[in-house]
This record gives sequence, C-alpha cells and structure tokens, in this order.
Amino acid sequence: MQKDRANLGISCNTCQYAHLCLAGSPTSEKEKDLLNDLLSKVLILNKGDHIYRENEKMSYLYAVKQGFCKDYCIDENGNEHIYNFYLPGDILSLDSLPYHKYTSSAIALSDAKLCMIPVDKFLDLLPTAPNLMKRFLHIMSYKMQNDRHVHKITNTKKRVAAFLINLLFRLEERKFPPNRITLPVSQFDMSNLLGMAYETVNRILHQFQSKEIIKISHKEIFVLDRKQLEDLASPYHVHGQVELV
Amino acid sequence: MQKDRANLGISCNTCQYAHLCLAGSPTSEKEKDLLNDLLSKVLILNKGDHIYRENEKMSYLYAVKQGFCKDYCIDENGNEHIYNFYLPGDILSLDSLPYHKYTSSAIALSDAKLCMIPVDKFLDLLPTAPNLMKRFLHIMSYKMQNDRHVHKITNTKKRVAAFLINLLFRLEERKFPPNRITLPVSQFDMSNLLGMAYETVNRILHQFQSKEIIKISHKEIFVLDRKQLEDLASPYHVHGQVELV
DNA sequence: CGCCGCGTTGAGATATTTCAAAAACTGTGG
DNA sequence: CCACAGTTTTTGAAATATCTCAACGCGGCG
Repeated sequence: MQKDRANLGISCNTCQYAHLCLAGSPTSEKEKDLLNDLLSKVLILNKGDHIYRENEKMSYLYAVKQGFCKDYCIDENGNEHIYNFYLPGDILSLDSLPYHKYTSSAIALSDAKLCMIPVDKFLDLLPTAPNLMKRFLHIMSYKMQNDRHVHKITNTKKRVAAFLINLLFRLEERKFPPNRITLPVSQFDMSNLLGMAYETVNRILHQFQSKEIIKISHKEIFVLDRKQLEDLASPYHVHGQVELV
Repeated sequence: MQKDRANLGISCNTCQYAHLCLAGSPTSEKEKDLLNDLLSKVLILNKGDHIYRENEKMSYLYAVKQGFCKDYCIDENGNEHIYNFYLPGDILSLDSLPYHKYTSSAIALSDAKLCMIPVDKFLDLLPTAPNLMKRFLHIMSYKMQNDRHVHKITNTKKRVAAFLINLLFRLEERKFPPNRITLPVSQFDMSNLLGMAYETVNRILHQFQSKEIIKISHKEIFVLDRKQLEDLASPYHVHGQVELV
C-alpha cells in the first residue's frame, strides 16, 4: 500500500538512518531538501509482500525505512536464489539501473516501510546535486565491496561466521541492540543466501552454540564471544561505510 | 610507465572499446571531449606489473585499453583471493570509491595499457556531464549484476561452465575471435577466482573436453558446443550491457 | 640439457549434501 | 486453553562431491 510520506511525518531530516542512506555525508542540507521533494510516497508492506518482481518495469529505487527485505531470483528449475538481505537505510535494486526493468525480485521479510525513489527523476536530479551524486556513488561502491567478501570463502564454518559478523556489524551500525542478531530470516533463507544445505547451517550454528560463541533463542542469535567469531570468520574484514566518506 | 595519451594517438574517439566504457551510450560527443581532456595519461605495463596495491591512496580509476588484468587481496594467512578478471573496456577500482584508498590490489595479466582517470576531477566533472554520469552509474550497476551470478552456484561443474560462458560472452562482446577463450590466465588463477582446488578445475575442463564441449590447446579454450555449455551453466543467464542503456 | 612453472592423474581423507524421520514451534479455530 | 496442521528446526547415517597429498609429464627457456 502506498501512502504519503508527508502525512506520516516521514522525512530524511528526521530519519534515524539518513546518515547511512542517500542523505548521508557529503549530501548537503539543500540537496536533502531537493531529495525530500522527490520522495513523496512510502510503500507500506506486510511480511511476505512483494516490492517488485523480476522483469517488471523499473520505476523506483526503494530505500528501506523500516523492516527487512531480501532480493532473489527464481531459476529455470524453480529454485530460489537469494542475493542479499536489506536493512533500514539500505537501497534496493541498485543492480538494475542499465535495464529498464528489475533484474531480480524483492520481498519484505517483516512488516516494512520503503521510501519510493522515482528513478528517472532521481537520475535527473543528481547533476544539480553533486554531493548527493557522490553519496549515491559511494553507496553503490560500498555495496560492491561488501558483497564480494563472504562469497569468496569456501569453508562452510568460515562462511557462516563471516555472514554473522557482517550482519552484526550492519545491525549495530544501525543502532540495533549490540551483540544480537535479530532478523526475521529462517535458517532456510540464510542457507540459501550462503549457498549451502540448511542442515549444514543448522549444524554449524549448534556447533558455535556448544562452543559458547553464540546463543540461539527463538529467532534471535546472541553473540557471546565476538572475538572468537571474528577469528573464525577470518580471512574476512568488515569495512564500514559511515565515517569513510 | 606513464605516457601521454595524445602522443600515442589514444583517444576515446578512436578506441574500439569506447562503447563498453565511459564513452558508451548515452554519453554525448561533447561529454566525450570533456572526458578526453581529463584523461591525459596512459599506464603502460608489462605482464605481472602492479597497477595499484591495497591501502594505497586512491588517485585514479583505470580503464583497460589493451590487455588483461585481475584484482585480488591477500588475507592474513598470505593467501591470495582473486575477485575478478578485467578485459579491455572494463574499469578497475570501482569498489574503492568511498574510501580514499584502494580496497584491493590489481595486476596486469599480460602486457597492458590502461587509461588513467583522475578520480577527484572525474567526480567533479560528472555533474556537468549528465549522460556521462548515467553511463558511469550503468557501468557500476552492471558490474554488480554480473558479479553476483557465478558466485551463487555451488556445484563445481556448473560454476566452471558459468564462468566460461560469461567470459566467452564478454570476449565476443569485445570482438575477440568467436567461440574462443584466450586469456593469459593460468588454471591456478581461474580456480582461485572460482574458489575451488585447481585440480578440480583441471579435471572438469578435461571432462568437458572428453565430452567434446570444449577443446583445450595451449592457453586457449575453443568452445565446440556452446549450447551444451550453456545448459551445463544453467541456472545462469548472461545479461549484456551494450544495447540496454 | 636441465630447470621451472604449469598441467595431469590417482588414491585416500575430509567436508558437505542428501535422505529420512522426529521434535519443536507458530498460528488458527474450536 | 487445547488440538491440529503446517512450517521450521534438529539429529543421525549413508552417499557423494571436493580437496589434499603426492608423484609424474610436458614444454619453453636460459
């Protein structure tokens, strides 16, 4: 369901994730206003609702305002391949720009609110807002860099550890409770993203638990021994984006 | 060794890879001229020379004019992790923008020529060249999309097949001889990129050869049965970037 | 010629997946 | 509040894919 941002009191100026999103440094106050003028609508979703589907005409980029999402494709055998999970402040469909349609589908993992960014107008705005343009480039570049690490790891334990550390970092960056991974993501989704059997993921999580590195309760994972998890994940170093602009 | 582009008669206007690079559609003629003015130098390298190293100050983006390159990191155990191979028309270090330093190292796989793009000046130019800006965004977006597929494939045969098909597509897109993969890449580098043991890659290549899907000779791979290779690679579909702007 | 880097091959060790079945949890309706 | 159906998680054991180790071959080059 689409709603008016203004009516809901939503604006980049009051958004707690603005610094991670398009309104982050070096975007200027004036550019932020121009951006705000462009973003009139939010998309309000229930868990499981689609944001867009592969091959649909691409009209919007979506910035996560609240909740969690994933993007994925279905292959010719009907199998799902999850590419990424998206947290508040993240932007969806950055990989579809050269096409006029989405190259993957996206779905809400929880109830969610997404700011709708009309892509044509946005691209036209950028030349008049040089710092916003830089911000956008940085976001894309950062995504490239962040996406590549985990997939280079072949060992399953390391891969799971690297995934958890990366997620923890991103959650904490967004001021979620520290040392806690609260994602409405089933182990099934997680194993899909990591490209391994879900039984394997399950076994590894339990192994980590029995070593008292993590504690699993319901849908939450508490990180008890972060140092050890980081060591397990290495070679993998998390690069932050916040202060590095 | 750095040389003057003009002295060598190098310009985007005469470059056969311009349409795949920054000068590609929708960049205008006028913008191409502005771009050319910015790119005064080429870097001329011998096989094995470094282009940049991780953590070095980032001053340039590099566009491959001739030859082949790779980028990689060395982890704390001293192991190399190759992220990608770069062909003429490709741009290196797109993943390092938000940092003021390179997040990986890059090296020439053959003798090579690279156009040096002063990154600060380039970013300052973009707002005055809206179509060039779009082109740059498309290149980044395309890279994201292209990088993600192969890594999602777990099965080793499929992964090798997907890698070969992707490479073949990119080479043909650049008018290299059809159905032929000529890269100065050892099976060792290839297996590293794919994240598998080099013996495994070797065995799979031989298996493909005994099925008469490919023919390996010296450093070249001839693709004899492209259809079958594509089928093996599936689920994997190559998206082109050329006409899709 | 002989060395060196790269490619080839085999066999055993190991990691991971697959299959199968049980247990725990979730949400729904009575 | 409980029973039930559906989903997700847990666990074990066997099957398989992949890696590791080790040895050998080949071809180019000084």
